Amino acid sequence: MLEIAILGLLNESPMHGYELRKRLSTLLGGLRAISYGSLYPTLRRLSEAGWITEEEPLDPAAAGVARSRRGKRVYRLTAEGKEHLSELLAEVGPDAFEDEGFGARLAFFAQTRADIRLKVLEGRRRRVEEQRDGLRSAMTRTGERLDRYTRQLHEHGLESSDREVRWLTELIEQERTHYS
Amino acid sequence: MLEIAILGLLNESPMHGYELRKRLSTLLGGLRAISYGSLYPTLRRLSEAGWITEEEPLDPAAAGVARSRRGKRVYRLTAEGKEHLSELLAEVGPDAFEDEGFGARLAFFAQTRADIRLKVLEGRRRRVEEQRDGLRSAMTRTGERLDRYTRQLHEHGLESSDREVRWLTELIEQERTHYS
DNA sequence: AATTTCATGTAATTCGTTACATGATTCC
DNA sequence: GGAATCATGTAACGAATTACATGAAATT
Repeated sequence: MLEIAILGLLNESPMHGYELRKRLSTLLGGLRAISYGSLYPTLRRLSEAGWITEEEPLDPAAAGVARSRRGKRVYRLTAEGKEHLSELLAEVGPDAFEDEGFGARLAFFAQTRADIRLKVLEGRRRRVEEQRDGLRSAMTRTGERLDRYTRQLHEHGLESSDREVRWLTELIEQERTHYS
Repeated sequence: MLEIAILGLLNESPMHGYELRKRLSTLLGGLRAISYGSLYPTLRRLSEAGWITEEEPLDPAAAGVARSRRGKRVYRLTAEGKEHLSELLAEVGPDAFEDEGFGARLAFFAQTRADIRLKVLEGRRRRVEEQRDGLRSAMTRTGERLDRYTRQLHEHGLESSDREVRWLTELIEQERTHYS
């Protein structure tokens, strides 16, 4: 997930890690920033895989003294990285329909093929429908025995999934009329 | 989180692991069951901590032959476990306001002190409000530059958090009028 | 008797966090 | 020149998953 998000952002423009992190936090929910302990090792890994390049911070020019390796490192997506990203975006496995995976996919929908977009939206809808139905049957099954709070929680969950299904249906229709 | 959920369920009635897992999946969302690779080690840990007891499956009675240790194991909450659970439910740290933590707290609200319930609800509301405001300012800040899909995602997120805030406000009011 | 479902468990791995530590730059 | 913020990194750990493996009970 981090991988797809990093590559997706770097596809829009080159950036250094710190900035990447800020963009990452506002990408979806807004809250919960990614930690450095996970960001930098991932950047290193992507770099070793050849999907991004990291620009070494320059030594202070003519000065002969060896300098610290620290400093801003600008990361860029390579051609292989671009290709890898489009493969990742096209992978419509089960995790593409989970909250996080779906959010990440949707955030880069503009860079995703139209047929894949449709598959992602439909898969997500199926998933949310299942959740809604599970909740609904849990409520009718257990019926009266549910305590006040659990019932409230279930009702709110039910309404939320209902709304999301309607939202997705709208998006799917728009996709179909505009890009089919 | 798993710990609080297991103890909470066992506080309602003794159960074996397999059943616990089924109850766990319907507890919140409905979907995404917990895996055995996480369930059984956790049960072992809780047992070693003295919070639950695991009933050894009986050897086939009089038969002298040593039997496999396999078979249904019924888990029960101990007195220490009950106490530990109420401490856990009373811990109103940051993770009590996240999606998962809040869901787990709410699921066992009936077993939670009224003043703690209020704190949890208010903390959750604050959290969701922050998220909503972050989303809102991200939308006005970036304004037109957002692509169609990101905007849709943000709008839906905004409406969802708005609804949740209203829901929480209602719950808080009910708490205040009924239990203050 | 065979198959499915119930039931328990372990080992390796994944994906992330927290806590720690350092250095560079900007602002007052 | 001191403080805050920007910027990068490592080590230890945590909480879960997947894949594997076994066995008991119920169903057909």
